[in-house]
Amino acid sequence: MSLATPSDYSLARDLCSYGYFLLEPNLWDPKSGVYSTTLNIEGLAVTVRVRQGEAIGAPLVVRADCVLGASQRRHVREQLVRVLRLDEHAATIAEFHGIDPRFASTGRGRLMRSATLFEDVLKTVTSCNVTWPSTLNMNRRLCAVFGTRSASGAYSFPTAAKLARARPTTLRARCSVGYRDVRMVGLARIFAAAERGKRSELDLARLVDSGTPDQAVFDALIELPGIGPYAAANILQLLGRYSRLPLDTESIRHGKTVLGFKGSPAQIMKKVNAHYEPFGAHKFRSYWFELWSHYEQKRGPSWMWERETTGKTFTAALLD
DNA sequence: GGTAGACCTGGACGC
DNA sequence: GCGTCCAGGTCTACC
Repeated sequence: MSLATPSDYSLARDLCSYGYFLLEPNLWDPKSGVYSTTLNIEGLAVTVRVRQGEAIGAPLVVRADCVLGASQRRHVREQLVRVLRLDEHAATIAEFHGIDPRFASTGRGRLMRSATLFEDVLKTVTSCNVTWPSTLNMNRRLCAVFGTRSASGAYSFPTAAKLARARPTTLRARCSVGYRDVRMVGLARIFAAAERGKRSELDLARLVDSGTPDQAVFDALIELPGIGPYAAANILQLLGRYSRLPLDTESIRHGKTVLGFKGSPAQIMKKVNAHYEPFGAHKFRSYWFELWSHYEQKRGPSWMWERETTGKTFTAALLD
């Protein structure tokens, strides 16, 4: 199938814009410029290969590894639109560049995310209190153990319903998630209940409703098991809300080495937060693409990173 | 409201 | 090859 893109869209740039593009089930091949992933489509695992022609704004060509019906094709389309941020129009990105012109020349503005909100939440939990290689490992194991296998042998990310039935001890033993086991199964149960439309601690419709204030979404997220201030702010940006910063040790490193701030870690965090305040609703984009530019100075353009080589090397200490 | 300590895994390092 | 140390957010208990 063919997917229309915004007029300023670049698959290589806009996919390779956030670390999750290095996590399974995602795979970007720098040599061929093909993005592949395995989606869960109504219980069927479908591996898709996505490529774009040479021109910016050219449509995407999507090939699946099996024959799909009309409803399945619609779901593939919806999930790819979410992952690739095809719903963020050129005008929105131009608005960001009006506020922060530093990224107008590269066109940076879109942030890649996962096929579902549940996957974004779980990926965020796998990135808390671990170094990046462990995050890579947890996502690989989660897909291999609890994902669904496609015709071409790849695995999708587990659904909330599947993980909700898992034993925490199995997650710990087979996916190396450590003490996150109970929290992850707890999250899966909450999401599975919400997806079934049952009474749940989580109102999914309210989370994705653009009319809901950021503070209300943050308050709802922070009530979830395993979700603290950092994770909630990160999920907020994955929901397309850029007014808050997920502050972590990377923020402190960036504050010290790039922005030249001095003081205790807590003081530096406050300074970093205040530094990006002028960017308002686009605060996170300015922060993130500044950080991302720093990574690219150290490691080369992100669309040249490979999951199994460059992708494994990201730790704060190595980026100082 | 602020903070100390426990929670796990995997990599680095010393022996 | 083994033991020790360290990085990394969240959560609970306590002041």
